[in-house]
Amino acid sequence: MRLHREDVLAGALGLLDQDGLDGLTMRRLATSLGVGPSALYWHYRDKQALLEAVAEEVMSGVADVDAALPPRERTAELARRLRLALLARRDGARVVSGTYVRQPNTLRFGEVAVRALAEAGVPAEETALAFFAVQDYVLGHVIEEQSREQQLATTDRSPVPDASATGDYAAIGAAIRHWADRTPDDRFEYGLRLLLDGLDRRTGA
Amino acid sequence: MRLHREDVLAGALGLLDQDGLDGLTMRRLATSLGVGPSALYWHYRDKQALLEAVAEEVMSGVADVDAALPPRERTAELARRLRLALLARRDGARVVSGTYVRQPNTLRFGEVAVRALAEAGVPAEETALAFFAVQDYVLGHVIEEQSREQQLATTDRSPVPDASATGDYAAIGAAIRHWADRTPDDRFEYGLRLLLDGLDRRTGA
DNA sequence: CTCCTGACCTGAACGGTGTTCTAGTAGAAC
DNA sequence: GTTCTACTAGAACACCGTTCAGGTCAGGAG
Repeated sequence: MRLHREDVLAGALGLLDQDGLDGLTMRRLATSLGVGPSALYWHYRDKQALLEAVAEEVMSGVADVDAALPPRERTAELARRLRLALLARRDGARVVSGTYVRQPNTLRFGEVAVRALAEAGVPAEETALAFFAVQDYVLGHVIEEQSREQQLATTDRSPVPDASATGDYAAIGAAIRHWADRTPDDRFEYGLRLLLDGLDRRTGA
Repeated sequence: MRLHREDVLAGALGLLDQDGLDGLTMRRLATSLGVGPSALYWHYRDKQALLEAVAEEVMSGVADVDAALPPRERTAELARRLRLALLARRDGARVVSGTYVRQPNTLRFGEVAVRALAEAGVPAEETALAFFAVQDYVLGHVIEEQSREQQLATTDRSPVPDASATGDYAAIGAAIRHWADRTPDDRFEYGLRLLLDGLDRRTGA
């Protein structure tokens, strides 16, 4: 029962979901595949290469957005699909943020997004700027979201500063309490809307 | 010549600048301080605790923005100061994104930013949402910016897809070429402006 | 001047990590 | 049935974070 490249990739994804990025080690992956660690290096040059493949896999299907949607809504949908894809796997955001991928899923996502922005009326010189602005926001947001998730799973303390954070920090304390009432989806949508509304101003909408 | 807590922190910052986050190991830090690795554990419970102190140090001074600035411009300035603080140290963004800090510099930054947003007319229930939207954008943006920096320093290939990326990826290829003409500051300002413009719409400006 | 107490450090060890190397084995193609 | 390629084993290297039992040394108390 020899391994193929895809088997290693599938095993890596499984181990990622189970134990997180820190638990995804070459040795444990090898063990879970019933093989020695060095066997993996025949299939992937090194761990970095494997992680890039994982990142590319995480991005699969993200670009498959309904082309019939009006361009502004299509852009929003792409951002949402990116977030969901990152959330779908443990530490998904950290994985793709760390790697620099030039592969079909990743490139196609950029292509589709840039086209949507152009159709929405963003000048050609600005489409990449707008694309990265949205992508950077999504990445940053999900990194923080997943970082909180893991913090909450590990330690007992709530990641939200306790109510006693008054005094010098009255404003942030009160603000966070409102923030804690929102769903994660709401929080994401808020920033996304800010970006899209800002974009409207540059497209004369 | 015994060590103090601050000496360890200073050494960690120096090593971070020199070798990056991956080069910042307890053993190398100990060596650079002329001490055994276990000595560090008297000053910090574990590496994570040390990294939180590093993160808090990176955030020092970020909140010191001119209070006389009108609130919208003050918000923008806070975002810029955050970016510059992260850029000031190698892998600065990854360091603070990984840690969850409840310490003066970090809390004060939140406090000052939330106050600026409230003064700008953002409803009280939304100030934290807006704050995190901006912060997540800055973090994501600088993570990517520094990740490209390091990619460029390590490998010879340019991180920008070469011009041959036409065909199926014509739009993203052309867009990236425009993007490559802008300075890093320009790129950051673009997304920041989108967010602030979007915010204007919610403050009736 | 002695003693003691706490701060601070050593040195060795444990169990883990990514990666490389040489030597091999199994499966398909001719 | 042999040969060639694809693939793996096993040991080794140089690191990593962390722990632990035991030392050293400064400074205050008596």
